Amino acid sequence: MDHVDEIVIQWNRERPDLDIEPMALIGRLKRLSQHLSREMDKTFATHGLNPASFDVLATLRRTGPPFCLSPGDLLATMMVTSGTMTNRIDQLEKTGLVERIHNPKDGRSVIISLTDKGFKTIDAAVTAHVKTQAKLTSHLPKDKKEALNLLLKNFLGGFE
Amino acid sequence: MDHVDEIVIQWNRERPDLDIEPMALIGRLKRLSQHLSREMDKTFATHGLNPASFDVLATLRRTGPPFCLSPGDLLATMMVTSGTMTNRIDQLEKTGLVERIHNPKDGRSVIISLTDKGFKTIDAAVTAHVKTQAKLTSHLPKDKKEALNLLLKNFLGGFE
DNA sequence: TTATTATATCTTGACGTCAAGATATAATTT
DNA sequence: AAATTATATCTTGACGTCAAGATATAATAA
Repeated sequence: MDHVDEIVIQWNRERPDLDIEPMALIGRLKRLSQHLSREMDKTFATHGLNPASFDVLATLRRTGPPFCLSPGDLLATMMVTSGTMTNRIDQLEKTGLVERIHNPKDGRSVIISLTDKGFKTIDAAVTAHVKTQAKLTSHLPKDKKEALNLLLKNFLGGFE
Repeated sequence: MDHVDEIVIQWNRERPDLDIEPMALIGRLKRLSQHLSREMDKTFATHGLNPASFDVLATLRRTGPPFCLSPGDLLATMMVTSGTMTNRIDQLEKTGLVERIHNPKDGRSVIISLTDKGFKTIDAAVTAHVKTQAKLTSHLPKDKKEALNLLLKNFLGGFE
């Protein structure tokens, strides 16, 4: 009997005409996502980052050498708008974690490159982040984690 | 081979020391939540609402007659701060969907009450919302929906 | 009674995001 | 070559949220 069960009971009483099964599923998904994000954000903060900056740095880092991507490339992997991306890069450039390198072959485009400082920061942050995520999923036994992961992948497939 | 699989491959190459299984699970959860929210937001918008205002109205509506709750009560069911709640109520009051009723017995507290207009609005919106949610989960066969819901409930239990 | 602590709500200022459109350059068409 | 269309990034203004603290009232303690 969790928070969502309570909501289901209320809707069934007030609007018995509605099938709120999907609402329970989606509600739990969203609420869980919020809980997880809040915990993970704390880890980012201890490394001077927020979820936005972590995302950008991590994307550059996992790409491998030479740790460069265009704003457009970064956009493609994150679910944000171009304006948001510009803002994220501005902040990271201000703190010296990335730099913009102008492409001499194409005046429109730039390359975002991880600095040494950015590399060290994200490597430390991601190590801590993985630890946090392990702790957040430690309640679930291994087989349930696998089952959940598979179902989510299946579900997500319908959108991407 | 979805977006998250790609990320897993990259991290395994760049940081083989890390166990990124939890990252895959949490990443899919978050991404799925985002996709679902964006679709649902469209439904809210066609009724002149955003997710924030829908949440407040729906909470008041499903409580049943007389469709009243204090800001504190509303806070307890949503994962937001008191400042956010004040702002939400301000907007809803401005558009005439709820009204603040001052408690004569306790000068600190107020009661947020659904107006007739608010009632009609949320009843129409929630009907459409349920329809949208049904569509969003229609790809998944019934047994998978149930399995997923159970696993999420189990997972969520660790947080609430 | 007076002082203290608790409760309920609101205020302020900063931040990240978005939608829409601006700017500049490149590629294509005529 | 000139005009058009496409591409890549940035700018602007509005919005919802949060953290921290302010305000006002109520309950409790001294």
